[in-house]
Amino acid sequence: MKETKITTKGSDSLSELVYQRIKNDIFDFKLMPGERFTESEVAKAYDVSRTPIRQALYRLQQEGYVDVSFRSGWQIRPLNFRYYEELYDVRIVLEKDAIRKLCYIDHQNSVELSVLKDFWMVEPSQYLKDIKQLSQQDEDFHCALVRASGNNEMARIHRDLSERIRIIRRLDFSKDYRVEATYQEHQKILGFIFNRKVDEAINAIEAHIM
Amino acid sequence: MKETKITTKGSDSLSELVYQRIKNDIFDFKLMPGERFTESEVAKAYDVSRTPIRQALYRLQQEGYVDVSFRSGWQIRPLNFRYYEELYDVRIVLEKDAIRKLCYIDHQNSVELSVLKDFWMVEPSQYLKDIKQLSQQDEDFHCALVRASGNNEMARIHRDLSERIRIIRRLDFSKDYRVEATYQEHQKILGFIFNRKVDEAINAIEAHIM
DNA sequence: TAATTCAAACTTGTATACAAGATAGGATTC
DNA sequence: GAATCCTATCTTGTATACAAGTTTGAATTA
Repeated sequence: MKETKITTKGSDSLSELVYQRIKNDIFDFKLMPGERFTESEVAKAYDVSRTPIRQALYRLQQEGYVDVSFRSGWQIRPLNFRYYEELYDVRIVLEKDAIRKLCYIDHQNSVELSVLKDFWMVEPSQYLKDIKQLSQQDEDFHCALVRASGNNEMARIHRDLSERIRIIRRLDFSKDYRVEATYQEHQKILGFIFNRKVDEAINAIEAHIM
Repeated sequence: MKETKITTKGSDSLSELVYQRIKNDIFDFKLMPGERFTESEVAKAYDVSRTPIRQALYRLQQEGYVDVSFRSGWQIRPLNFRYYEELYDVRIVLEKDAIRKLCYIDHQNSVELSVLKDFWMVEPSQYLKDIKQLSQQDEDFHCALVRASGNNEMARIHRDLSERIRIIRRLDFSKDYRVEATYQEHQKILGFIFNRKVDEAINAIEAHIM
């Protein structure tokens, strides 16, 4: 684990920066699932003391990304497909409920929804071609739907779920990611919401996620 | 904040004990919403150093029980009813989904379900009279339903939600808690599940929680 | 050769020292 | 009297020292 010095920009604390960095390294498979490491290693690599490292690691542990063994080191949590299936399942449940709500609320005053409409309901010539960017926007599409439904706590939980699942989505990133299909499905979902077709919208989101 | 010395029993770490203790003090209103305090105060009161205190506090912060201000102290998160309504809403969404699943799975091999049946489907003479105990069992009833539905992560999220909501349930604890009604409603819900009446079960749980 | 022992090196958990900024309260100024 | 300034104190953030238990690997023994 060889890294360069962290410089604390703005008001972020060292532990916050370390937290973000380790999490990104996990998503980018620079830290591989199952990999073992110690606080001292990370401290030396990031050139900070163990204190902020520990704060970041315990936060990551609580969020399910790493495990600690009593006096014998840390480990990037191994991939457990059952676990990710369960997270997916919860995510779908929340999204379906959000969409149900969206079919009943006022659409005029929703900034979230108009932003989504502006981004996704465009001509094919305007489609994002970069797969990585599109994947990020795809994740945000689903989060935005839940945010738009008005329940901030549900949105927070859903965002955490989406983030945890991200590593799996990057794993089978190889399988062809159909740009056109993504746009078309999102357009369909938004269309059903705007036209208040509850059942159709829910079916569409279910088909889209599966 | 005057407390007695913490003794570390078994394999629990000091920070774990501090965490449990502060959380209980919050539930019991020994630490009131909005109350301000410092790490040093808690450290002195619990007779441990700031290190495990900080570990516990940051965990509680992540779970939404306390807030920290940069270099200017901690605060028990003030009661925000909108926040608790949102948590309630998420909880109901999860429970309804769990019950839907329960109506389709095999009931014979579910230990969770038979435990619930044995506890709740009894004669009035066996009803728990102690309100505090009953309230605890009530919370566990709902958690057990979600556990029984088979999604461990959903069960974990639901349990966290139930715990966060607990403080509100204790607030309006004064309003008469109808022992018989609680038993009858739980019996009805279980009955619908065993007889696979999906819609009736969902209506019953919705009516029960509201 | 294989199993066992045992001590040195590691690792996390906790306590303490120090750094940097926030807060509060009295002195000062207008 | 009211506003401002300044300093002493307080508070969290970080680094380091120490405690207690785990791991490892070479020496020893059967």
